[in-house]
Amino acid sequence: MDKNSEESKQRILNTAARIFAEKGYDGARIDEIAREAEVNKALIYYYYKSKGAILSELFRTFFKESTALLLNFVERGGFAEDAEENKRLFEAEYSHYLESNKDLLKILVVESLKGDVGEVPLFRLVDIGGNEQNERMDAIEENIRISDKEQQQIYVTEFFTGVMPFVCSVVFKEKWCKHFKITEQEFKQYFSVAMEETHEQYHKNKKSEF
Amino acid sequence: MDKNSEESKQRILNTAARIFAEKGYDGARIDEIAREAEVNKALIYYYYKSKGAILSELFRTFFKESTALLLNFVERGGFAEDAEENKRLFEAEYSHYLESNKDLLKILVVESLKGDVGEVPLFRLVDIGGNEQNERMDAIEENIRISDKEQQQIYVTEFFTGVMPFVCSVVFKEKWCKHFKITEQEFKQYFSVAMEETHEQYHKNKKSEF
Amino acid sequence: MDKNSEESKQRILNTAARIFAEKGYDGARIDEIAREAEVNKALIYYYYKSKGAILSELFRTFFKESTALLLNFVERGGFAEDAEENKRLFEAEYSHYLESNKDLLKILVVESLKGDVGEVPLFRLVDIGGNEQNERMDAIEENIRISDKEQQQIYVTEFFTGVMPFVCSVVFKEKWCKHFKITEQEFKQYFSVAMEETHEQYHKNKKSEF
Amino acid sequence: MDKNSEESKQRILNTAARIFAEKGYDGARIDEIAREAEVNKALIYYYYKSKGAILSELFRTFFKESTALLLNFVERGGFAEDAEENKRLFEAEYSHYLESNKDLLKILVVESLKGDVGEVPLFRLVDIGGNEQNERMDAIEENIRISDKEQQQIYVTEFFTGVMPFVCSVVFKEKWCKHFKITEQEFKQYFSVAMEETHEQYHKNKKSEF
DNA sequence: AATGAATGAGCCTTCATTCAT
DNA sequence: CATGAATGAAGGCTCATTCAT
Repeated sequence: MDKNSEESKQRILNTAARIFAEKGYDGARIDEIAREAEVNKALIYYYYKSKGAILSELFRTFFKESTALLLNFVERGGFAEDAEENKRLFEAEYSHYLESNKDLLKILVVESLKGDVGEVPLFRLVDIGGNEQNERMDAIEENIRISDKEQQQIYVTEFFTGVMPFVCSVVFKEKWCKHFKITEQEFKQYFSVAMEETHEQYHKNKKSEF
Repeated sequence: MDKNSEESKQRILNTAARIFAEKGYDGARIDEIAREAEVNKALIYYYYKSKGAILSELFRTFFKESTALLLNFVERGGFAEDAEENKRLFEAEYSHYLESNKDLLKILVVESLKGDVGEVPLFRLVDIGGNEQNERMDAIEENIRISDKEQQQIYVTEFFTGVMPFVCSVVFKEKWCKHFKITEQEFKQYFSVAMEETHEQYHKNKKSEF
Repeated sequence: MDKNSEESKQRILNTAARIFAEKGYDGARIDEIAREAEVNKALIYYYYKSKGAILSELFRTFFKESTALLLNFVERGGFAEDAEENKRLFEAEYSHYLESNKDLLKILVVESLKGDVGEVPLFRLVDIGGNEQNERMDAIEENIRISDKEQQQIYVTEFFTGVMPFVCSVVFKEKWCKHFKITEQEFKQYFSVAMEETHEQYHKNKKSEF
Repeated sequence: MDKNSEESKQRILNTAARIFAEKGYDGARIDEIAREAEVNKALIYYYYKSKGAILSELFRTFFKESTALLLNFVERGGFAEDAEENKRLFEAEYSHYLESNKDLLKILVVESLKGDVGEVPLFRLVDIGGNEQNERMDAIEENIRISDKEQQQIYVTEFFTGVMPFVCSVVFKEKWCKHFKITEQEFKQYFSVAMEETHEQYHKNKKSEF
């Protein structure tokens, strides 16, 4: 596979992500992806078995990269009590990663809402890597020594008041700024304050319990 | 229009909402809606000009009812300082309304993420009724005597840490419970705590500022 | 059948004729006919068995009236050598009839061009009444004492250089005037001259042969 | 585009022309065109945007070819006084072209009668090429040094007693022969005589005026 | 005589996918 | 690798016609 072809393949993926995000998986057309990626339609089928396979590939890459980020964090001693700096770094890294993959995030949200998906991909954001058979993940599991009920509560709180607000901020940022006529910079500021006054507060309170 | 026909029309709408929610607007098939609503496919087009018109009708009804709830609240003196009881009532009412319309909510979220929608329907949940030319809305406007910046901040905070978490809880509840193997009752409890410790906290702090 | 219903029936026919003429039989929609005739669609089927039956009824009436005009002419001694005045009168009458039924003429032309019509209704304009089993028509036959070849030639000449130009003038008049920006009055004048210098000339020459 | 595909495209066009002529544009079915052209139905849409686009393409080609014939004639010195031979040649050529495109002619007539066509395609037969921005057409314009009224009269006479009789002869020939039980050869003869005694006579008289 | 509701058949068009080169 | 051509299977929508009252 020469360099040119590898580039075609990537262009297909990128374009597909963009169009899936814009129109939804069902609303997207292979024709349009081909046209915008400037490749022949049949070439898409040369690389990918089907429309669904493109989506799978996008998801696979996304979760592979997400997990890699997380594993990296863990390996650097992520969950240790005194790793504040490391945590902040990870959050910045991870936020940045998601922001630069907002197309994927949009697709993830939409597909997660559909009725027939056995598994809800979005939930992996809260127990990321949980499905991966990976010995390194054991390190994470080790750190969870709390009751099931407590864990469930944490998951709910993190997902619905931490992860989802952030996800929403990413996927709606553009539309919000246009609708309310503010800059993305301003939005970032407002959203930061919003999180500070709600979700972050929760973390602070929790820590002070100890 | 006799009672029977009115019922057909409603059955079409309900079925459409369910299937749009399950498969997404683009993934939904008119044939399936007809089959499940137990009406002839052509009858759907007798009542609604197109697939899109069904969606519009669903949206229109949803926002009409939402607005009605809000107006009702306002008329009962909603925003007065001492109307705590009234506020709680409204929140219960509104929550209940949204929960019993979770199909619509799902559709709303998905359609709001699409690229070409001029207006993002989901945003109406934060300034609901804002578009209505209604003298009764003046009562609401009266109560807004704060700077634009403050208002923007409130909107962002309310939407991303209040409205969206709740919306997500509604549209993901079923999947979440299935995935994490908990009952809806338990979920309700967890989510309630989550909001209490984050968004509600913010409201309390804000009030104590005065 | 009361007066009101009779009027509905007629309004259906008139509207159908207009719309068939505008859009062609296949392009016409029963819905549109009903709407424009201001009757319920089902009422059309109360009066007429099918869409085709409306067309048939229009044709039947048209040919009945055309034939009546001709018979009237014959009875007044139409084909006699010295009945110049009578002939002129008939021509005026007949022209006027066709002109006030230009919708029917249009339909006739279009339907005559279709592939599957066994009989070409337009041809009846040249041997009008020929299909009618009517003893009064014998009078006409009596007057034809010329060879088959001569008769064929006359038919061709009359149809293609007399009837069809006139028919075309009727069905295209409006469009022609609009396209070439002249009044209907002017058009009438031009067409009259055109016929005078071509087809009429042929009649004059023919007569002078004797 | 390989030879095979070019042939498919042409077969679609030819078949469409035939079926449009037989059943009318509205009566024609894409399924039937596909079946008779022996191509997959979707292939039709691969080449032509819509049913209407096929019609447009047919018209475009027809007028392009017609105009080419005329331009050719003009370039050979068509309108010169002494170009009798050239004129006869052109007439033969043009007649032959129309006769071998009688399907198109039928469609032209039928579509010209419809109500909503802004422009009447049939009228282009009388001022063919008039719409083309072509310097070669100036040669034609040069020859028109007569009053507007005279021009209008000529147009009417030519169209209604020259063009339309000929067009009708082409589109009705088959039906006429079948109906009156004569051969096409005989018909040609009769029609030739008919034109000779009417329209041609007018041309002769006109010339002798000078 | 009149009508709102309902329907089966079919039409134009689209789309994911494959073929042949 | 790459591509123009081709295709089967729908999908949205329409339409003449009928039903029930």
